[in-house]
Amino acid sequence: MIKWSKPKIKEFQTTLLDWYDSNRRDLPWRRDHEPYHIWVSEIMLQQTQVNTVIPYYQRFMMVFPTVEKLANAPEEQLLKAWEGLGYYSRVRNMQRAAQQLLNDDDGQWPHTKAELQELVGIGPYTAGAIASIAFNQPEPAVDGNAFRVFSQLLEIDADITKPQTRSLFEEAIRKVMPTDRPGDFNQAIMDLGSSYMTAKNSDNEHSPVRKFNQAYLDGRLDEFPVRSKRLKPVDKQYFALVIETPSGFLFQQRAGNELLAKLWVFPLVDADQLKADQPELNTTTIIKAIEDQFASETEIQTELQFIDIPIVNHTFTHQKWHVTLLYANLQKQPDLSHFSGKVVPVEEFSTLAWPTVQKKLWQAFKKRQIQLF
DNA sequence: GACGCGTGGGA
DNA sequence: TTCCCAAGCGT
Repeated sequence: MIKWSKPKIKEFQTTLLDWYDSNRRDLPWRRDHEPYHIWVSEIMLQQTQVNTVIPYYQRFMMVFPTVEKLANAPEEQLLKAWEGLGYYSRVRNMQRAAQQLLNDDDGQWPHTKAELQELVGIGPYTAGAIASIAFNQPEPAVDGNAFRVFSQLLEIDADITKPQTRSLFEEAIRKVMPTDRPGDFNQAIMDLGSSYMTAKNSDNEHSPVRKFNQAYLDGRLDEFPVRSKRLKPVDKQYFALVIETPSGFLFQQRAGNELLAKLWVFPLVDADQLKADQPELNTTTIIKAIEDQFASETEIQTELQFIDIPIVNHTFTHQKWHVTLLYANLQKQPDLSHFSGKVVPVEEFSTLAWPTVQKKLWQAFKKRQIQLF
């Protein structure tokens, strides 16, 4: 697979690391090699851009400065710290891993990639990153950058979305990695992948490793990396029930096994489900059906009204939600003993972890309130 | 091995 | 708007 000579490999290492030494980005998690710092940053950086992560990382370290603080934090505080970052299971897994570390390993970090990968939430990439950066182990850390950079340098045409392709890249990278500075090497590849060798608008003409880049030399950059197309998000229709009572608005917590697990949203009614169960429903009878369904689940009687604002759209990786707002203002405090959620006054909204779609729903509702004046 | 899991940015 | 992408992992 690798046809590079030993001198060429050595020259590549020197070129890359010299460039890195004078051009490395000054990032908050690069101030030291504390495994806790590396770990938190790597989890946050999964499928998330550096500029997005920086403020989250800084806040997180203020609130959870140690593994112990993280392990013992209440879940709502965890989710609040992660609010807006997405892929919320990451932070819940991180707390489980912190507890694993304290209970099973007496708080001592394992140094090997294999042992690191036993911690929940740490996969082959993150284990390689921690092992190489924090513990100086000569392990590849193959993320999207490494896939892009090495697929171009070596013209590797394996589909990077296939799980089996990872080992192919790891073997190639092991052969060009220096044993003395593996952490810097891996980070240099990432900096390269976010500067000269980006996915879009790349600038390979000025790349420090352009003469090692076979795809560039062959004019075949657009052919690498090879990846199969992802599926289109599935359309889903919902009604969001904005129910105002004398003591606040009704909220429900998402179940632990579903999208947006453990986050707080307005009560949602699955419109597709409703249509499937009662195909005779039309626009004038649907509100009554929703009122009935809500009453049967919560014993709360409501008189809902459509809100005359556009439907709120929100796209996730694999679902596209189309949400219609319905509003009810209950003058009398309802019996909440059969309601699974809770009532929250506006002043306390900031204590709840909201997903972005809930922020959009609230904004849309507020905008409508203003229009009434 | 395929799928579920968020969000924001850029073309 | 729509599409693709960005420091992936668990099941």
